[in-house]
Order: sequence, then C-alpha cells, then structure tokens
Amino acid sequence: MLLAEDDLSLGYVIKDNLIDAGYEVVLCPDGQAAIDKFDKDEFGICLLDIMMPNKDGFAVAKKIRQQSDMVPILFLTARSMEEDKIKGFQSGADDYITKPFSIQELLMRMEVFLRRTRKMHSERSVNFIIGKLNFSYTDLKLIIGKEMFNLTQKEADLLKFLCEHSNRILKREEVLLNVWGKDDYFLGRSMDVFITKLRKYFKADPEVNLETIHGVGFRFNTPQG
Amino acid sequence: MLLAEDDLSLGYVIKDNLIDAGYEVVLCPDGQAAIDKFDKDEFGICLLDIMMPNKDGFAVAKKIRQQSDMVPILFLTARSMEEDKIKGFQSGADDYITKPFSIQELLMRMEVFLRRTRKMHSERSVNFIIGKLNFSYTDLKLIIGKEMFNLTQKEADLLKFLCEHSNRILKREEVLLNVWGKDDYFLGRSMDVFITKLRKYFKADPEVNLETIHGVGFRFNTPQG
DNA sequence: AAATTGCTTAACCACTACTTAACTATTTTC
DNA sequence: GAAAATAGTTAAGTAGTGGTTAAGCAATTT
Repeated sequence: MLLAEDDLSLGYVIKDNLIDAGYEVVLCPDGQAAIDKFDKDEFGICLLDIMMPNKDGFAVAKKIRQQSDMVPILFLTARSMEEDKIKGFQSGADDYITKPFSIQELLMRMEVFLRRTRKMHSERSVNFIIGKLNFSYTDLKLIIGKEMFNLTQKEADLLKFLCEHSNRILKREEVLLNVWGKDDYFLGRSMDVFITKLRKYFKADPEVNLETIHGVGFRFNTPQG
Repeated sequence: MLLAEDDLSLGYVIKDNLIDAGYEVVLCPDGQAAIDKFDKDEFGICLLDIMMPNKDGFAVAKKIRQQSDMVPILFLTARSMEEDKIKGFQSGADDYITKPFSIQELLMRMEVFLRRTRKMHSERSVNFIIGKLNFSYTDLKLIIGKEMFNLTQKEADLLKFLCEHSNRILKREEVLLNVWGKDDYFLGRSMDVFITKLRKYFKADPEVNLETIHGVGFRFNTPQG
C-alpha cells in the first residue's frame, strides 16, 4: 500500500504498525513523491494525508484516479477540518479517517475496501495465466517474465481473443470479425500491425509464439495447461 | 472433473463414487480453491455446490466461464432453494441437480453433457486416422509414423477429399470439381502437381498409396478400419 | 495551440502457394 | 512398335499474402 504523510514521526508509526499487520508499505513524505511512486508500482490501496507540501492529498487522489478507478483511496485528515469541506473535496477518495485514530480503526476501514475491491476484481476481472505469461485483460497489463507492458484496448482485445482460442488455427477472417467486427482489406492490414506489436511482447517468453499459417491465419502456440 | 463441495463428508462420498465410475476427481472444499484448481488444470466437467464459503458456486461458475465457454458446469443445490432463483442465477451453468440425489442420477446428467461436448469437439475439428496416418484437417497437420508435415490449405483440402472417399475410384473430374471448383486442363495439371506432393508424404507409410487409374482418375488405397 | 495517444493507411519488401511450363515416363491405340 | 494421349516430376513464373516501418489522422490531454 501507498502511504503519503509529511509528518514523518507519525508516518513511521503508521508504517510499522501496518507492516506488523502484514502489509507492504511505501511511505512518501510529500504529494509529488506519492504520485511518482504510484506511477512506478502497483498498489492495492492508498492512504493520503490531506495537508502535505508539494501537492496535497486531493491533488494526489485526482492524479491517481486518472490512472485507476479501482484503487481504494483513504484520506487522513486533521480533526480541525470541517467535515463538509472534506466531503466536497472527496475527489475520488473512498473514505477518510480523522487524526488521531487508532491503528485498529484504520485496519478495519482498510479491510472494508480491500474486501470490496478484491470482490469486484474477482467478479469482473479477466485474466489469463499461460506459462510465464500473465495477462490481465481488465487491467490492460501483460507481464511476461520480468517485463511488464501496458497494452492498449485493441491490443488487449486481440490478445484476449488469441488466449481464448490458443493452439488452434484461427482464420484471419475469424479474428477480424471477432476483434474488429468486420473483415475488409484495410482492417486486415491493421491487424497485421497489431500482430507485429504482440509478437514483440512475446519475445520475452520463448514458449509462447504467434505462428503464421500462410493463406489461412494464425495459431497462438502456448504451453498447454 | 472438478468437484467443489464444502460438506466434506458428502464430498468424499461423491468423489469415491465418481472415481468408481471411472472419473478422475479433484475435490475442493471451497470456491476459491476450485477457482485456483481450475486455473492450473484442464477439466472436462465441473460440479459446483452453490453454497460454499469463500466464493459461492455462482461466483466460481462465472470465473470459469471467463476462461472457457465449453466446460459443462453443473450446480449442486439444496432442495430448499427455489427453482427460479437458481435459474435466474444460472450464471453460465448448464444444469443443476438438487440434493439429495442418487449417484446414478448424477452420472446420467453428466453423461448428457459430456456426450454433447465431445460431439461439439469432434465437429470443431476434422481428423482422419488411417493406419499409421494421422491427419488433422483443422490443424493442417499430417503425421505419418514419426514424420510430421505441415500442409497448405489446398493440400489439406485434397487429402481430406481423398480420405473421405478412400478405396474407391475417383474420377479426375470429380476431384477437380470438389476441390478446385472447376475442371479445366490447367487445373488438371495443377492437381497432378499436388498429387505428387501427397505421394511424397505417403512414402512414410507403405500401407497407404495413391493409385493412378489411367484415363480415369485415382484410388486412395488405405488399410480398412 | 501543442503534444500525446491510438489506430488506420500507405509503402516497401520478402516470401509463399499455386499455376504454368517444360521435359520425361508410361500407357493406350492403331 | 510408333504415334498419340495421359500422367509424373521438376522448375520457373506470378499473383497474392504477410511483416514491418512510418506517415497520416482523429481524438484527447496538457
């Protein structure tokens, strides 16, 4: 989880307690640092102090929301702040908790959201795990070995279709109709461009390859489960 | 087959009976375990209890459906559950069976689906197994003894036609009309080229040969099955 | 307004599958 | 048994298919 708190003595207390509770915690001393961290890593939940130097909690939340609708965001606020102001500014935050708070209380609130998002995830997410290849269609992320690629929607659509029909010959027409909705010359060429892109990703895992069946289509060869 | 049942004493009874009936059974005590198992292995059919801790049967079915449209899913339900509720929630399930049920009944219901999917499978793929010769039309692969050849679509079309009419005389005209769509001098010569190619493949199996009936056509001689 | 993103279209090249051709071998017919 | 027809084989020719890169374009973001 991502923790942004400028009061470092408080920050460390929270961090240590959360680590004891089994979380992985990244502590950032200001808003910009939090944004930078969020860009690099994936976090399951974010805890943001509102009043911070260098981008406040609201700004950070907004930035995070641009990247992910799913991650739960909790604000840490001073008691002095009026409740309606916080609500008004709840720019994408899921809840807030006023200082001082007990670690117990924090943990409980976090659990609520983690349960909820885990559930949503499991209901909505579409994932494929094929050998070293880990593809989350919902997140548009493809992890192969140690490399991670952020896919575009089309790339993901195509890859999803390939995953759903791996190890059998797929006619070009079939792929086009299912991924693009229609089959004409130009879309066919467009598909070839996407095929090229996917093949670049697949280079990271020699067990996976997208074979051309000339005059017919493709076959997505993957290690059988 | 994948069996998810939280009542373990019942689970073991079902499992043992199905094993006696010749099935391989993996028993999971809760929904999440079932999902995890399904990700790892391939199952021919899934039997899911609806009420389970840690993801109920509906959730498991949904998850399974994301990965495969084909696998038959059967729900096990308590008698108390209203039928329409089950039907409404039939999130991708193929059938349900109310507890208590006889193993006989369960086996019969399972057979129905397994027959169906086996049939669908065989419709999806076209294969010919003739002596040592194993030809998958859908995969464009011809395996003879230890050699494997990747065929082109035309080669496969021609071979398929020959397999479908083996051990009888085929007029040249007949083959041309069925495989090329029309019959003229040049296509006839073209066919001869393909015949040559196929004969090269057949060299790997002396039991199979493509005989010329001079002035008439061919006969694809194969060991009778 | 400028930059970025995501897809399509274009252009170029390499390669493939099939046809055509050319030559040879076999069979049929007279 | 020679000429004609038919078929086998190999190679050359050709249209088409696919891979790749980059330019173009529309939509969105900064």
